[in-house]
Amino acid sequence: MPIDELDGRLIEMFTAEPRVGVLEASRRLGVARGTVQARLDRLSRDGVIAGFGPEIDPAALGYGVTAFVTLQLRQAGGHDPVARRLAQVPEVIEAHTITGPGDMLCRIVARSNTDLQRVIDVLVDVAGVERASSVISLATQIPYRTLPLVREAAGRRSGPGQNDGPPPR
Amino acid sequence: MPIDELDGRLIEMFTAEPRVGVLEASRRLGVARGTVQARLDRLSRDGVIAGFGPEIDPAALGYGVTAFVTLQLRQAGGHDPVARRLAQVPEVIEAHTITGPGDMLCRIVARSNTDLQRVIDVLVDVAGVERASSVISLATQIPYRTLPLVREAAGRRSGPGQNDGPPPR
DNA sequence: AAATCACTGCACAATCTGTACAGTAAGCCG
DNA sequence: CGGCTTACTGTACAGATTGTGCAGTGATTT
Repeated sequence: MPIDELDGRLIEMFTAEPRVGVLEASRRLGVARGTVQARLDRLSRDGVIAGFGPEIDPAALGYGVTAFVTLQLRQAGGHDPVARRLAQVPEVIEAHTITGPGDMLCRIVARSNTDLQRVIDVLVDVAGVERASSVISLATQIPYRTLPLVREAAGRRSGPGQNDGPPPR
Repeated sequence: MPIDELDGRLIEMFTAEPRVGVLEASRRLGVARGTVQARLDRLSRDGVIAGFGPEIDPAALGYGVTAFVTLQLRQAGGHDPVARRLAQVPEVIEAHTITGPGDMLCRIVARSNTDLQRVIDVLVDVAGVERASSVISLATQIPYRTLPLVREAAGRRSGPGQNDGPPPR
């Protein structure tokens, strides 16, 4: 089991209030500062916490339109050359190779629906791309999140208050 | 224009090395500390920087399988009730309503392909869900990123060194 | 010309971080 | 069972950082 309940609470706290420092976190969690530091170090070392970078909102940058594009590639050549070219396009936010009839799934953003057309055209123009079919995100019902997963992995169920008693002796 | 070149460099720096503080950042950028603080405040206030929370890697938590599931919903009832139920499922990392033949696109994770089956079954069991078709992510060719977008929005082209001269007088 | 805005440079108190060390409780192993 | 290792606590101290305020300056706006 990669993380325990204290790790979970730690991650929750830093997610909710990134500004709290190690010291404040230790106070709130009721553990020694060194413990919090050690935990944080371990979580970072193990890759559970990938980083603390700023989360950028593309919409606030003017890229309010999100779409998912499924690409079909020419068989010859493989995925990698295509991926490298896609990586050159700033509007390509993410790309996966996938199972099924499509070969790659990309998440892209654009300034407007008109601009989206331009971006898609760029993708289609990439050498190796045979066909592209895209769906536009109308609304984000569940924004990207990992907290429920963390709670799950930490051994607690999603809903708070379900398992808050002291651990059995 | 939401952000300028200094904002861009600031974001780049904090993305690359989140541990550098305001003071260190001001030194590296060659501006006053107050400037960095003011910029950061503004970027946060404008929503460009949504937060500084820890980035959690689901794979490190044991959820190594990622899939994208397109849901078709029963017409009656709308999306929201479904979204609320999906939100109860920890493995649902993200969900959008979309254009096209499908109604919702979800990103989900699972511990294994077998576990993925379980998660998908949970989704299909959600009231209002008619059908689900899923594709598995085989490899992440481009991990989620926003830096190229930031550079673009900051008025610089993606490739470094292309437009680094002083701005025209 | 007056006002506004963004940035610089400086200062100070309060706080936090990095780091180290000793003591203790708990689990593991031969 | 004794010995060892690991994790956590509590404490300490120097050095660095943050929050905050203020005055001065150049550029832009009204």
